[in-house]
Amino acid sequence: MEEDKKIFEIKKEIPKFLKDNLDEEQLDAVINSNGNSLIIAGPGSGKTRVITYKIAYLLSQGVKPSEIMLVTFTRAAAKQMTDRIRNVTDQDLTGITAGTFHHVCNGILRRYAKAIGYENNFSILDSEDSKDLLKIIRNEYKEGMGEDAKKFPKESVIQKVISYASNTLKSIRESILEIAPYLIDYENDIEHIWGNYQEMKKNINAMDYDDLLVNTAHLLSFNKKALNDIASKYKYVLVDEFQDTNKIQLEIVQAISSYSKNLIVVGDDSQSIYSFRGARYENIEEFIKRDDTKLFKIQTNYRSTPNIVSFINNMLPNNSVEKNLKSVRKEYVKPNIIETFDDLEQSEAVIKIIEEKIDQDVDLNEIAVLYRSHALSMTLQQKLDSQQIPYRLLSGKRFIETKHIKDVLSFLKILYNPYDNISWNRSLKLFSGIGVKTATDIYKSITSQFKEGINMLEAFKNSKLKKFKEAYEFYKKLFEKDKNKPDEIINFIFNEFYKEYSNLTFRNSASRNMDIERFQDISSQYESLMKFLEEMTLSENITVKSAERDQKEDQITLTTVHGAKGLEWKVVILLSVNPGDFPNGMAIKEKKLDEEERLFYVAITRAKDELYILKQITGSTNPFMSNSYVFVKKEYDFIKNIPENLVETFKTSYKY
DNA sequence: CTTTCTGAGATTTTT
DNA sequence: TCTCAGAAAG
Repeated sequence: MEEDKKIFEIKKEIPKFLKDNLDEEQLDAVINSNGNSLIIAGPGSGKTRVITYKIAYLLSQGVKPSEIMLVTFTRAAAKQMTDRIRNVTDQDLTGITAGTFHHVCNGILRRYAKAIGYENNFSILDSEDSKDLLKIIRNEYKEGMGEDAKKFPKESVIQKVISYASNTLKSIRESILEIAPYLIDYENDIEHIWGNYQEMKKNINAMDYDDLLVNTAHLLSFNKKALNDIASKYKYVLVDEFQDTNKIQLEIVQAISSYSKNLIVVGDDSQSIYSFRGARYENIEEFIKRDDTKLFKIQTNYRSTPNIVSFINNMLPNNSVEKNLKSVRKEYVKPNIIETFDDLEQSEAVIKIIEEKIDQDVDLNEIAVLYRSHALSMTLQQKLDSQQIPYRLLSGKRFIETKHIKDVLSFLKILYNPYDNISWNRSLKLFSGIGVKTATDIYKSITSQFKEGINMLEAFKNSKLKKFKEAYEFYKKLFEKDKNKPDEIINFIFNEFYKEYSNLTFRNSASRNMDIERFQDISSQYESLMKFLEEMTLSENITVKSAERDQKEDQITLTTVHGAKGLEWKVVILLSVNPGDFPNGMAIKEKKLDEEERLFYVAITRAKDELYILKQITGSTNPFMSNSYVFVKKEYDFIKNIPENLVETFKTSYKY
């Protein structure tokens, strides 16, 4: 009763634009969230709307855009929200800070780089760059090992340990014990490589993804002036997708909001799916437990039909904060479970569903196929190709991570940061006759001269590079180019060198060449090399991928469940819900099923009208899983836990 | 000594 | 499709 009264009282004085557009739960969250507030937003409950109107409300109360920080999970989400705020308020939002954690930290670090021992034109290493740098360091280390080198763990294993340590923000030692205990003999070696890696990044004036976060947290905790500048600037800090933040990200926003004391976080604990990247499910739990935290729940589901919502409520992951979603839509059809024989039959069943939807005039853009891992979509991709059903892929290698794009980019990166040994190595090795050894020698000789003040062209002349005529001429011309015209540089790289290399190297050179031309198009929107490179490493795939294909084209979507976060479709088809595939084999092995349950929850909550869940009676399609897990199958079968009355179950006719 | 060629083996999720 | 180690070729 008291709750109702509170809302009623508020309602009298709230601006009309809020009253007209929000339900009571949403309104309460928008108006009353301040101080430390946690808004738990169930799937499809209008979370984006709440954040949008919260900021619109703040602006209507006289808060300036520059006093607001909005941290989102993807760049696209930030853009979507600021566009909507602009529509609602008609305000000029210049000055608002809106972006991912990495964008926000990058902005801060550019200003305070010197304070933590960096130059402010530091480069940012993406995960591929980090791998390359590790490779260089490992090779150097191995050289000094003599006979022992042969027994030394493979590069990929070291890479795994280090990236695990880095992503989960654990120590190297812990990581070795956790993911590769048999490497304990090499513990010191791996730690040594890790130490070199850290040192090398500093030497070449580069930060990786983790450094952006760690260094920002460090800056804010040890540099009183920086903290004061930043924390006094922001009156409100809002964080979206809070369930997927890690420890350091929490530290950062706490520091930034430490003056204003207004930290408003929004998320859904049931949708926390990034623990492999260090996301802490506990961030939400701990936030709730604080004495001064205000808790809001918005749980009306506007997205899905009651049939799907009942199903969702039944599949709430273990350890979730109590939730009961209510649907406001009309009854439609129950979710379908389809049992097929194997992978091939599964693909045929999917094609059949899609063709049926096409007959019913469902827009292809409203259909999505989701899966646990990218490899599970391979058979279906072939089938879709042969049936000529157009699709766009959100999973798989990012455009920016493909070899040809990385190669072209490496030349630009040298121009930006001549000490970037990763890019020197990569680009030099493209020329015939130059391998690891020669590339390293050339890099060392050129940069050491460069450090002594000798200019780049002079340095070329005095190095081994001179022996390789083609490469020498090419780099010489490259260094004479105008650095702030990335598209001209790419055009030069492609036409003078890479086109030929591509045609000789790749079977599918035609499509790769087209990618590079597209890449050149994208680059023409940037007038500085720094901005262009920053955007390329910090922005998620969608920005680049959407340029890759014409979005208006009618096509279905194929993506991993991770890639489907925050999206919705009328028809959702979920592939391979078999123990070993989904839940994933590693998760079963380590008995870490909580996160898999949450992933399943994310998957099924993407559907607006129709949901199809497919499984195969042959079980896991993963060959490494085949025998050892068969006997535990039932225990880990998501489908076994589904109450029969909530779904329709079908079996396709087994033809094999 | 270094690079290039060859065939076998592997594959969670990503800012 | 991509990586890796060993063999063959500069």
